[in-house]
Amino acid sequence: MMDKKYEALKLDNQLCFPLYAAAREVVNSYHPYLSKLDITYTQYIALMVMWEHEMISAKELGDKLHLDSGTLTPLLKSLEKKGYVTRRRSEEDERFLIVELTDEGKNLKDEAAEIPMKVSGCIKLDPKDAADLYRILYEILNQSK
Amino acid sequence: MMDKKYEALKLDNQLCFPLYAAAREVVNSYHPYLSKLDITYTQYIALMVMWEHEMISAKELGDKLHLDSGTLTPLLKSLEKKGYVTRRRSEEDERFLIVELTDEGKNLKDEAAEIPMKVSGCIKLDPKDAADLYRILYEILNQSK
DNA sequence: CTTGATTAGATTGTACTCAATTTAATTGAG
DNA sequence: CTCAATTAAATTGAGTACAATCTAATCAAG
Repeated sequence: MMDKKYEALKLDNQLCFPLYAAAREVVNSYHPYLSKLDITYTQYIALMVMWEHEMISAKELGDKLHLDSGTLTPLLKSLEKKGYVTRRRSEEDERFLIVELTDEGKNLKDEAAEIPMKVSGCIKLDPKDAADLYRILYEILNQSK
Repeated sequence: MMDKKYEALKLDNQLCFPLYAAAREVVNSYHPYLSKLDITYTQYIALMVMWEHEMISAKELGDKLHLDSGTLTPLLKSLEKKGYVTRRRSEEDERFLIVELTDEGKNLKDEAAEIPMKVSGCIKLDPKDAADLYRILYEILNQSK
């Protein structure tokens, strides 16, 4: 009865699966708060970067979010349509798309300010576990680039 | 200069963002191996459940994978088209869809057996960190159900 | 037995994710 | 200078995800 060969193929023995499932659960826990602002989670993290920068190239935004133009192009067009950002080409190098927050986009920051607290109220983690999780996740992220 | 209010809105201070980004990176690291078998990651974890069960209802499969019928219906049709599973209604309760592995689906298990090892070779984690990560992720998953 | 509630799955619509390709701008080796 | 290589975005296509709605089967209270 030698099936050691298949042990690693069991869902419960995988590290990737709980990572994948937990990420979806946690992202989903933002939904009630984000839908009030009529934005999705991906739009929210893009705005989060913008609230720190106000002006950024699509390239740099993609680097920070680990997303490519296939995801960002429609997402930024959507944020533009909602009136939160403007899109224009850089004058120095026309390959670059410059994304800039509008006043409306800046104002959204206030409405979003309470979201992290509200969400962290949904997911109760021991502070030590939260710190470990943070560190390990960034270890993974730093390896794959 | 009181902007403590916005501290939690910084990408670097979020726990959700690295979780979301790392999950995508790790899922993606399966791609080279899965594309050889012509399956996606979601199809792979569905098959992983099937390799442990051979016959299961779509409902139970969805519970295990944390996926609903909107995702599973097209996915199972696709696996059926590839010849790895069959789909039929339960005779006892026709609301249930019974998914069953075909011989071809069972054979795929052998080809997939090396994947976990190959992928874990890509992501080097301290064993203690891997164990902690596993435990913390399941803590999150168990909270949100 | 009957009908209202519940349940499983399918469907629809929106949005994301990523591989692969295309287009246009810039760079750099010779 | 010039043209081949590189780079940033956009586009295309396949496959998720998930909310919301719909259909059909089963259950359960009266």
